[in-house]
Amino acid sequence: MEAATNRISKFGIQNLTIKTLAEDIGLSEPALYRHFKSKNEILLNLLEYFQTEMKSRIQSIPFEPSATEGDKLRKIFHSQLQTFSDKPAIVSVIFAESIFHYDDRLSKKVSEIINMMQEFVNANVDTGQKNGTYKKLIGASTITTIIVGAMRMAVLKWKLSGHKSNLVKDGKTVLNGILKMIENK
Amino acid sequence: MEAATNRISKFGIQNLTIKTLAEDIGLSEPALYRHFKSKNEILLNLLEYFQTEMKSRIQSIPFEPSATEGDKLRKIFHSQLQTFSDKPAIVSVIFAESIFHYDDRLSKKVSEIINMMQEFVNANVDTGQKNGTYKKLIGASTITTIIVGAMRMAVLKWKLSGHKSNLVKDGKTVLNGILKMIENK
DNA sequence: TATCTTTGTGAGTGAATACTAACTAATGGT
DNA sequence: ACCATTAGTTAGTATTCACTCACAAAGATA
Repeated sequence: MEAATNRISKFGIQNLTIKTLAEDIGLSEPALYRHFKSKNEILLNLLEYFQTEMKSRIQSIPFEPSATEGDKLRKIFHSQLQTFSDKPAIVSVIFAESIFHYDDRLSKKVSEIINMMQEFVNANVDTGQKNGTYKKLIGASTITTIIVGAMRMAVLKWKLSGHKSNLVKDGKTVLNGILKMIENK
Repeated sequence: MEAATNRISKFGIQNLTIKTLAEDIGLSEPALYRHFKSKNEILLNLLEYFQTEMKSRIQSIPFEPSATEGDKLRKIFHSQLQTFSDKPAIVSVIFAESIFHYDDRLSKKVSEIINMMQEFVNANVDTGQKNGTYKKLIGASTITTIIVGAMRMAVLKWKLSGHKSNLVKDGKTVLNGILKMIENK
């Protein structure tokens, strides 16, 4: 999983082949097939590896007792963007719906990961609206779409800049913009 | 261009090969090479074809004299989402940065198209903020990122639903949500 | 009619790439 | 020490795909 991550981070997902992966690990191609029954199986494992990492990382973020829902959201996305910045492979794989379109299990897994992220945000927005820190002008699910969409857009811009722009900083600006509009103060 | 569009709409971009395309047109493979020097050349032409269509369609949308900036934005996105809904191929190609990553000219063209859309939105937000129909709480470029990102998210959800959900309706809900937050009334 | 240009074809090449067959070396339990 | 299981190797196969070669028909022009 780590070799695959590094290969993708450096040369893109198109360059992850059984051959390059085996070389990176220092094994022959058939050796990989002792452990995975197909390349898709490897990709599926990789997605699960990222999903598990993301879930446990986000769930173990410590919040101060005084933290508002907005503060929590800021912390969650800060951690998320910092991780993307460090390991661009995650983005290459998670944002690759168009590549995985041909395989049912892979595209379902990608949807699952996107949904997971959405649920974190949706729960946050819901709580915030209920305890009065967020405005109730718009439904929680719409706000969730806006937040997740805007953050993905920030990531896309970073990708298109060739990872040159500052993802953490730009993402923060966007999130703060949204929070400025929905937070009661 | 039309054959390619239909092929992609029906079977996805992975299924657009010189062979399938030649078959659809009713020509042999070498015949295609009389007109395009490579497959990437075809894809580049396709992107340009979509770009031209988008630009002229958006620029010729009629606005009532009484239309606010919000009304204009609603009309622009309505037209855009309706077009995507009718020809899913456009989305497959324009949202395929991850696939075109390997080719400089293709990925530049995709960036160009995304930038074009952003400029339409940015100009709208800018005007709206200057003439007081939009709030000035957040910078125009941040609002633009939020709007374009949220709309792309709506499109992504539609794609992941297998084009089953109602893109025009769901996109409208999201846009109205954002406008509710930024419009002065 | 003669000839040049454009547009087409059948048959094939070369490279990439996922995957396999047949065999071998290492490991660990009894 | 024996042997079953696990993990590895070399040398392939099969397929897909973009692209090319040598040649032919059709169209335009003189």
